[in-house]
Amino acid sequence: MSTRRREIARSAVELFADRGFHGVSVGDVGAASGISGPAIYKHFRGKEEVLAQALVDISTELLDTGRARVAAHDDASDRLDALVDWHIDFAVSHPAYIVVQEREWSRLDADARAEVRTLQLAYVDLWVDVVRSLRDDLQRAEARAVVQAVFGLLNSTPHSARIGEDALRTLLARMARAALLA
Amino acid sequence: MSTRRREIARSAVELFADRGFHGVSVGDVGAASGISGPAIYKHFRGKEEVLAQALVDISTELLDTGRARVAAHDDASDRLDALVDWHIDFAVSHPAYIVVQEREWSRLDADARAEVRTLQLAYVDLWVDVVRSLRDDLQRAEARAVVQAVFGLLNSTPHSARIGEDALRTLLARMARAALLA
DNA sequence: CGGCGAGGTTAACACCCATTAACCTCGTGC
DNA sequence: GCACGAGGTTAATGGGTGTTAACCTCGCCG
Repeated sequence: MSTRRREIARSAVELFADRGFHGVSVGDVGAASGISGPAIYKHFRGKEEVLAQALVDISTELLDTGRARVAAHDDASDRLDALVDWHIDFAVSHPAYIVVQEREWSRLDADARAEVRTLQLAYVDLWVDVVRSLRDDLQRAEARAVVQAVFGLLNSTPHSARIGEDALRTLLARMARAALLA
Repeated sequence: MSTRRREIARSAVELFADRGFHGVSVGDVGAASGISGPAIYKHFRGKEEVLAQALVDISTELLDTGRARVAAHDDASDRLDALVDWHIDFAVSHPAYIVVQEREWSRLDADARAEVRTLQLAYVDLWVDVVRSLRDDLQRAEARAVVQAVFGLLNSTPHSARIGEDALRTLLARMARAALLA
C-alpha cells in the first residue's frame, strides 16, 4: 500500500467527516490532496475504495497501538487505564476519524466491510479480555456490550461541549472507569 | 403541522437511518409512504424539510416526555433514574431516530438547525439541572459534558451487541448512573 | 539517447436525482 | 350541480457526479 494512498485517504476523511460520504465529490477528494478529479483513479479503483482505505487505517492503528499499550503493563487495572487513556488520546486528536467510522461504515462493499469488522472485533476483544479479568461477573457477550457502551461514551468527544481539553480528558477517564467497573 | 407530514417523516427516518440522507432519493421517501416521487412536494418544500420535520419531532418528544417524567418525582435521585430510564426506552425502541439525529444533523439549513439545537439544548439542560442537584462539584459546562458523554453511552444501543433487551436495559442503566455520579 | 511507466491533465459520457410543469380526480361547501 | 382546493400522477428538465478516454510530461533504467 503506497504512502500516497494513505495521504489521500487521510485528507479525504476530514471532508467525509463534515459533509458525509455522498456529500463529497471525487473532485473534492482530489482537491484536498492538491491533485484534481479523476487523478484519484490512478490510486484507487473508485471513490468507495478511498473510504475503505481510511477505515482500515483507523482500525489498524487503534488495534496495534492498543495492543502495545496493554502489553506495557502487567496489572489488569493498569491495563484498563492504558486502554482508556489511549482511546481518549485517539478520539480527542482525530475526531474526524471517529465520526467517519461511526457514520459511513455501511457504505463499504462486502470485502472491505469484512476486513474492517475483523479489526474492530479484535479491538473490542482486547478490551473485553481486560474487563473480564476485573469483572468475573460478566459473560463474554455482556462484557462486549459494556465495552461498546463505553466506546459510545468516549466517542462522544466530537459532539461535546466546550470545556478545556485536559478537563475533558480527566472527566471522560473517570466516567469510563466508573461505568466499566459498576 | 398536518399529521401526514409526520407520517411521511416518520417512515423516511427508517430509510435515512440505514442508507444516509444522500443515499435516499425523493422517490424512495415517497415509496415508503405509499405515494411516489414528486408527491412529496405537496407536503414539503424539499427533501431536506422532511429530515427537518423528523428531527424536530424527535427532539420535541424527547424533551416533552423527559419533562413529564422529571415532574413526576420529587427526589433528585428518583428524577435522575426517571431520565435514564426514559432515554433508554426511547433509544431502544427508536434506534433509527437516534442514528439519524447523530448523523444527519449537519444537513439541515440554518433555521431548522437552530430550532433543533434549541430543543436539544433544553433537553440537555433538563439533565444538567438534575445532575447538578446531585453533584455540587460540577460547573455547568462540566455537567453538560458529563451529560453529553452519557448520551453517547446510552445511544450506543443501535451499534450494540446481541444480548437480551432487558439485560441491555439494566446494564446501560447501571453504567449510566455510575458514570453520572462518579 | 530512447522508451516507458507513473502520475498528472482536461474533455466527454452516461446516469441519477431533486425539483418543476402540466394534468387528473375526488370530497366538500355553497 | 358545481367550483375548487388538496393531494395524487407522469413527463420533462437541468445540474451534478462517478467514471472512462485520450493525451501530456517527466524521471529513470538499459
